[in-house]
Amino acid sequence: MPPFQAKTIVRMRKPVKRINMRELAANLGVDRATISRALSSDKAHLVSSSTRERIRAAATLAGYRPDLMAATLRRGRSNTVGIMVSDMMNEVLIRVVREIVADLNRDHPKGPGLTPLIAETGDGSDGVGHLLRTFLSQRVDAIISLTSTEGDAEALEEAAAEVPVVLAVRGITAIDLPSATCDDEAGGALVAEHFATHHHRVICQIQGPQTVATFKNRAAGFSRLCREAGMREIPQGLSTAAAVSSEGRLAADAILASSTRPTAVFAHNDGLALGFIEAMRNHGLAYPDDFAIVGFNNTEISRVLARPLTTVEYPVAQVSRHAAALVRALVGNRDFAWESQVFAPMLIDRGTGRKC
Amino acid sequence: MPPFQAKTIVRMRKPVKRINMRELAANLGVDRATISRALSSDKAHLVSSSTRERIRAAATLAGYRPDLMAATLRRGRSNTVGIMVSDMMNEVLIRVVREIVADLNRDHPKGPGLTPLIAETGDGSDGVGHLLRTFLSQRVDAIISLTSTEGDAEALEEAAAEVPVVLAVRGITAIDLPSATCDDEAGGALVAEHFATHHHRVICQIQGPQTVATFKNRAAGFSRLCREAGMREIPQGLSTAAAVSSEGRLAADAILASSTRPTAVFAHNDGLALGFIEAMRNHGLAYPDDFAIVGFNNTEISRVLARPLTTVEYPVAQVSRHAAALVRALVGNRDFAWESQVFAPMLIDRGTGRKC
DNA sequence: TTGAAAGCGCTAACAT
DNA sequence: ATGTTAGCGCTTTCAA
Repeated sequence: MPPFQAKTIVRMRKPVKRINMRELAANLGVDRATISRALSSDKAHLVSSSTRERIRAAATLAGYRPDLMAATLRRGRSNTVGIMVSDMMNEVLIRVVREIVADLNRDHPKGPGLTPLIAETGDGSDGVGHLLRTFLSQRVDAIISLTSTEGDAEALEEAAAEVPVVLAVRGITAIDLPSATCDDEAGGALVAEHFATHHHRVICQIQGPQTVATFKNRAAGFSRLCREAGMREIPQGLSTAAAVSSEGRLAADAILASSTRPTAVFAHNDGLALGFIEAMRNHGLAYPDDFAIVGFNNTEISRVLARPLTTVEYPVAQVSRHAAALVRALVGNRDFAWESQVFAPMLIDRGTGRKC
Repeated sequence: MPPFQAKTIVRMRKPVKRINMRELAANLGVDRATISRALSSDKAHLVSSSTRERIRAAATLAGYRPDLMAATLRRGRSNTVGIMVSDMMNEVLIRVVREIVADLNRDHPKGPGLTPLIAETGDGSDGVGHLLRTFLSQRVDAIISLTSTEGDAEALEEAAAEVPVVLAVRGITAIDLPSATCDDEAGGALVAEHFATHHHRVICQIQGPQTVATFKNRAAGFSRLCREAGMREIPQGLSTAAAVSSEGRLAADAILASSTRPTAVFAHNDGLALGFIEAMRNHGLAYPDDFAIVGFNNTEISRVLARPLTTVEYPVAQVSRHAAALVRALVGNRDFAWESQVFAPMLIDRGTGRKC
């Protein structure tokens, strides 16, 4: 009996050299224009179905890949969209980016898919300006900016003179740009209302930096409903430098040291809430029995805690969908009569805001 | 006294229409070639310093931004690098991406800055292949792939025939590509050694999916050192479906139910560790007194816990630097004699692996 | 030191 | 239904 024969894997090697349209056309004895039409989605019908199939098959076989740079240069359109995100570690931002990317990639009835170019704003002095310039040099057809600040207004306005610029997650007041954002004021109110429903009378909030509109709005909404519901809000002395857990811990220490203790605490995001919880534990206290606590964003941490946290779900899907829709519409027609939209967040009740 | 006069902000508006090199040249009465040279970094010395400055000033004033598509088409080089990441929610991956981006952006002695294009592999069937094709169509000069799996080998090989492809964080065995990875075997051993040093005799590990090389290696290294140090490793019955906290909880339940209990537990990442900790709490147990526990990755969660976790720091900086260096070298010279490197992780002792 | 001319790979207008 | 032609904006010879 012969030994087993080694199975030789013959791999179909694509030609190592890149082939261009001219060569492909020569191989097939047709004109470059015919190739271009046959491979396009909108002009394919101009080519007889037999040659179209022949061309497509040959293109695949030859590993032909159109040069998008050349196509962009000729068309004056790249079918790309620049997505500018301030912090790739932020769960909400990444979720929004993901959904926008998925939406843009899809071929939509009105227009082909758009290729997203994702980039993070550097910490550098002119991070936003630099990134915008890079995007424009790359000839993006539109730009989506996540969590822009008022300081970016000028740079954004400049960019908006050239291509549509859409704001997501956070809008800015200095210029009127199409945007898809969250109603943070309503979010804050939602939490206060939840506390009121569960008969809390003395409550407080751990605020994120009040220089950020998001947190300012959450604070305002919360305080407004406090007043309306006749609850007493203990002012939280310190303004946190950043919305992270260590700051939540500091805030907790202040709250625990104060003479009048609230029965419920609203943390402007889950990170702050976590810090508060950690500090409570250090004091031998547990939630929601000693303090009711509600966070914001429904991040992973809020879900994986031993006692999952009542929190507020950011309207990721709606914000993403509207941002993508705005971009599509504006890329298709720069004079599109756009409308900014503000979406409502939703309270996710996991029970930690209930007990007194 | 007259009323305060409203301060009129006259904003210098950049020309609304994009200006191109031909127009700029006409305005200045010089040839396009001179503009091109004056604005380049490597050929600027060919232009007299007076005209060079005149051109640069005029370009800035006019808001001239070169069309990179046209430049790429002509040069045959885009100075862009495609970065492919499997999961943008993964903290380690994002940190690596960030550092690579920062490195590539910098103008290096050997060559100009490279613009990174970041994209996430879709969940779709052919996510990797599709993304690679998009990158190649965008004429990237190189591709960096984070956490590729063996299943991607063919697609990567195909891409590598056209441009340099560098693997980061996770290598693959099927093809020999330049890579920058972490020595996970050593990482696992590091933890076991730590346990041995602190006189644990019976230990166990909560493994990530063993289909993933990373976790397989961590497991192997841990087990090897266990044997060498004469410790007894309790086999953990279940193989986790994913390296997330819920799986860590399941594993904990199994461990707590078993007759022989280990005194120390190694979780293959911080998420699994968190799940274990949560489950322990549910049983009224605390770490490190009831169980010593060590995680992996030094993610935010390991740091913000009330009792910060002993964990293993991933060599993010080294992996990133080497990946970027490989790309630079290979973009400069495709025949560069590259060397893959494996970097050692480091144990961060926060005390939770000590107590018996 | 600067200018003239060619051409990267593609697509769109026009012609057949 | 297909071919012909021109040109997108830039860089790079080559020539002056």
